[in-house]
Amino acid sequence: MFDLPEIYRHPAMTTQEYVHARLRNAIMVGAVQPESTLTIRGLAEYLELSPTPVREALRRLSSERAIELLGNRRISIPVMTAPRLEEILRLRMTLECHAARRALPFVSEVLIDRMRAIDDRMDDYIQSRDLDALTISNHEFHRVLYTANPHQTVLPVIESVWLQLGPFQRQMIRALEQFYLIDRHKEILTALRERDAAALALAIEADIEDGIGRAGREVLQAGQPESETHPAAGWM
Amino acid sequence: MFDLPEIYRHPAMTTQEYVHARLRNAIMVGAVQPESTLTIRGLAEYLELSPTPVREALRRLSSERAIELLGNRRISIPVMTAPRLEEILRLRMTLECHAARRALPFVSEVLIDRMRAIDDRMDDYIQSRDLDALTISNHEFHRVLYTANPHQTVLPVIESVWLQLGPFQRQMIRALEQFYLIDRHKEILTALRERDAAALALAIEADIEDGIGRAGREVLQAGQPESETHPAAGWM
DNA sequence: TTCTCAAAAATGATATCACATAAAGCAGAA
DNA sequence: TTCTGCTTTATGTGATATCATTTTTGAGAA
Repeated sequence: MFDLPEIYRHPAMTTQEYVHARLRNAIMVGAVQPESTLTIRGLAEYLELSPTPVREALRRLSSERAIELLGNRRISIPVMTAPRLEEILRLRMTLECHAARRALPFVSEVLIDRMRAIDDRMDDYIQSRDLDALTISNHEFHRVLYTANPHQTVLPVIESVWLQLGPFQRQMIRALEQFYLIDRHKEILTALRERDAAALALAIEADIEDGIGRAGREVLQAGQPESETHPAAGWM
Repeated sequence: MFDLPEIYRHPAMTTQEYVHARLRNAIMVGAVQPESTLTIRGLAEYLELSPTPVREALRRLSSERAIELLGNRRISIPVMTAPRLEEILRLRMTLECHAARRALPFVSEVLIDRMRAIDDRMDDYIQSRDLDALTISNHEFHRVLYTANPHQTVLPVIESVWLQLGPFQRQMIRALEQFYLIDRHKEILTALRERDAAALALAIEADIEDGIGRAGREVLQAGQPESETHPAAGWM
């Protein structure tokens, strides 16, 4: 019924925090598919907890727009349509370019080294076909950059966008293996070393476009038969 | 102890939704100040409810970054510092310009008329000194524009930013009365009529800068004695 | 077989309770 | 007076119980 990847539970974590973190991680890596029927009590039983902390975690996730709590006792992952994907991608580009630009003055050589280390680790995960770890490392790569700015407030928003793209992650990562794209992360690192804001923005946009963008559109085209008859009417 | 403006409770609203909406509105218009000590049980007693729906509403608000649930049984409105205000303002500009640009192709004459009507109403509220209604109408003015795009996904993010600027609203509105600024909304409407994306972005940035930006910085300078000795070290 | 509808089961929302722990109050010492 | 440490109070968390609704199921009719 469910298959939520386990996570480490810090002793100081409340139950509600644990449920939230575990569900969030599961959605982020694409382990929860839109088809799966979620219920508060079902999740509580699966996790061997009472419904209370589960409901609170679900509410938080709906505020982060990772899930939707429909009024009629249905909990769902928002359905993705072509125009919605387009909007989310554009928003992600705007947000991450903004975050990168605001972080640039705080970027140090040490930080660039950390990012390169994460990027190297990603190559290992590609070799070992560890798709979830690859997703997490990819996020980590971006997060390290954006949090260089100590006053930064945009990261939670960006993570909310990542959550909304969660259901695409696994397909995206799989598509990445096929194409074996030019490594946009290397371009990001180069732009950082040269403190080139314009190049940085271009590299980030390309990274998003080549990753989620291309793969996401292919998934949508392949998986939605009705979009073949009315390709542009997904939102009606 | 509390003074949360009352709101209309739709019969279909759950208690948790009602609490969330009422608190959210109160924070948005600046009725909840950072000094106020909030507790789950205190709020529940004030609203004559059980703690459960109150806790859920507070959790959602913390996910929207309207409040912070500190581990040590303290709930607070995040303290504003000069660099944090700067970051939030820049983020708001980026987000609202993005939203406006994405909405522009969907803007119709009818929509512009609706926006102008809202702007006219704001002038009335300035006359009648109804500051909260002025804030709400100001948000409404922007919201109508951004939701012109039917696929729009950015509005919840923008509202989260508005929430974070909530504690400044009342001072800001008061400052607006003093300066009686050039009406940036008129510039926005002109840019919309001419379908001029660049002018629209400039008008929105100016609107934010002249409104929250100027007033917010003044409030911070006036109200924070320690920032006089170390003007740029607010975040350390 | 398929449809209809009533009974049964499941579910979400909320209140209440018990428990652990943090905050507040307060008495006595310095 | 001010600080220290203990007691009391208040608070957050999570489990459980109850109630109103929704969903599901299945028997009988078409």
